[in-house]
Amino acid sequence: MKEMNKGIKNLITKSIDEIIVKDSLINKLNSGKKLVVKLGIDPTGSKLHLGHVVVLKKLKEFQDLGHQIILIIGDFTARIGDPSGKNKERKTLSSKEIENNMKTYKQQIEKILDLNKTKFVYNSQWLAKMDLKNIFELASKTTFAQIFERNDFRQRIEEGNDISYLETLYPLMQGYDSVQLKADVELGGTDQKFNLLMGRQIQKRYKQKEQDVVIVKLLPGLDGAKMSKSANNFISIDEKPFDMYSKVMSISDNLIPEYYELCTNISSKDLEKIVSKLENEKEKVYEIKRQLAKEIVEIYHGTNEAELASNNFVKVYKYGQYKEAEIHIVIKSGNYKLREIPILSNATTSTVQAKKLVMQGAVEINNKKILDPNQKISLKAKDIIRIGKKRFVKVK
RNA sequence: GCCAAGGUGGCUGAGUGGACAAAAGCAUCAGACUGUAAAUCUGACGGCCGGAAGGCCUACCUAGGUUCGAAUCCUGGCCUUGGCACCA
Repeated sequence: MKEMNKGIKNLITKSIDEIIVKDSLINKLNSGKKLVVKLGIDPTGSKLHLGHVVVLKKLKEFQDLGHQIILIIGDFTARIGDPSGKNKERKTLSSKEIENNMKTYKQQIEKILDLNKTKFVYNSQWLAKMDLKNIFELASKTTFAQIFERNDFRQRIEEGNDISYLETLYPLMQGYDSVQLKADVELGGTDQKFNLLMGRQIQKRYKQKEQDVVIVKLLPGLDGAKMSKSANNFISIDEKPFDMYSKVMSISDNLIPEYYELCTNISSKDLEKIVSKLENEKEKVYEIKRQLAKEIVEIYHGTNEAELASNNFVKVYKYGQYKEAEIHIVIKSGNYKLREIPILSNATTSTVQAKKLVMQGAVEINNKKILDPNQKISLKAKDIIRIGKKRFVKVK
């Protein structure tokens, strides 16, 4: 085999779960042809978190090698919505909402991709024009059995949940997008594997060359479970430096290698070193984790901010000192009963809970724990209150 | 459409007339120990009053009813699941 370009090697190994078909992709990459690389995105306007970034960074690598990135916006499906799966509540979006969402989306991905070299395409462009005849044609390109082989469908059937007919059409539409773009490569997370492969099949049936599929690993959430908004176990990319740093520090130790691989620019060689260190020199774990946190913050906020976050982290958690940056909320100076403090600080909404928090020793004022919920205190400007481990309140 | 089963706190799930603000587990929050990790231990976990003992209010899909008393029994409604029937 030919000597492989370093960029290409990185592209096909780092953060990769699977590439289908690998050799085909390598050939394409070596052919010198400008490839059309596709990623589908939902225009629901959610904040991007580090999990999204994994695939975006992979796109960036393609971009740096001179290939054409196309982000395909699923506005058509978003406008139609889907009544099924009530627990999921997929609500329909107006085109105006979609426009706004895309604006915030672009602001976020600007941190990763070069927008001047990135194309945005709305799939309503062709999907909205399809008539029944086209839809039948598309639907004839796959079989019932294939669609229902899909894991999450099968699971939902087994669990007795309902699946709307429309949902079964989504993979087809996604595949058809690839046809329209004549995509050479499509990216996605492991959860997208089925849809990505469907794209290949549909392209083939439409007499096109099949796209290769690059499946990146899924970044686990802070607690090791699946990253999701509802579990609140993610790090969004516009997180403040200190918060970002702290969140990384709170991941389980065994997630360190994955976070290193998926969230930083580390080389595979260095990654190996870190893995072996983690295994053989347990006393270095803390150090390694702090390095990881710093590297991640650096990507989004620069070296200075990362350094600062790192220092503040020690100050706050080791020595109990506070900085402006860590203050979550400000309350007015004056006289209070201690039990009022947790409520004013948004730690809870219930007076009973607030009282209990105090009695359990969760409230510290200027580093002094006070346990009596009925004790009167007078707060002066610049007093610092800490509630639990993570909540800091300043008095103004 | 018919028949059957079922709907309980953030989730899973027990409870089938009073001892139920509702077992247990998970999740969450707080404390101890630590490295804001993991593991472990302790406590809290509907709201409100109270230092506490205790009390009050609102709650087991929904609207009524029976009863001294209902998450539990009855009736209507809504929803879910399974089976049957239907399927040009």
